[in-house]
Amino acid sequence: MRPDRLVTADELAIDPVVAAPFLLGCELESTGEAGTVRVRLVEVEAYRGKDDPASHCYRGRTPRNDVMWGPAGHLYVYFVYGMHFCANVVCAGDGEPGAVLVRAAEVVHGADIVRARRPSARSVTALKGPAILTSALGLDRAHNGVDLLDPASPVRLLTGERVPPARIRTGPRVGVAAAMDTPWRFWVDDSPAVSTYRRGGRVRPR
DNA sequence: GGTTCGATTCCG
DNA sequence: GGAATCGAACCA
Repeated sequence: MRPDRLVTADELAIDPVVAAPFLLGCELESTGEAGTVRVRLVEVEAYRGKDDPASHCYRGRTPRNDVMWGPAGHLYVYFVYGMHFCANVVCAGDGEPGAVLVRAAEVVHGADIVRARRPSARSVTALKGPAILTSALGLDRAHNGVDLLDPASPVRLLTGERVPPARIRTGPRVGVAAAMDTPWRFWVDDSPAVSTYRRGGRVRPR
């Protein structure tokens, strides 16, 4: 039987690099007007704080990244490329901000809702990409800061079936130019939903 | 106040 | 390979 329970704050109040592999296999459940969609995370990326040039928090606290400095277990949603939203699970360690970007997932429940939200999508079950994930779950800026560990929240984080460590792969983060040497992307090796890797652009000189 | 470019996706 | 499309961050 599935260990279906909410993730606890203790499990996320740690270094995002440690929390990231833990989140593989966990499930996000989003309830909106259309109903409830539930997905199993199969690809994530860790972002730290001032020691991570790729992190939104690298240059300090701003209104945009504020949620990343708050309590673990909240949802950090940001708008990018003028049209997409990406979602992160906030983590914390050593008084530094941190979060784990959810990059890809498999739909566990609510495929009909996902199809309605993404009519022209190739697959209704494989959500390969962070913005595809948020659109399937119906997440946008209104969900920024939501507590994922509260059963009454519109979006919740549950422990799913554990992923055996042997099936977890790591590599550099997608689309990130800085910190190419840190393998902080984690994915489930045998999942068909894992996104395709793209290198980041050139590192911009300061 | 103006400019740059992104933790992306989809189409050609 | 390139467009779409907005705003946060950065520089003047």
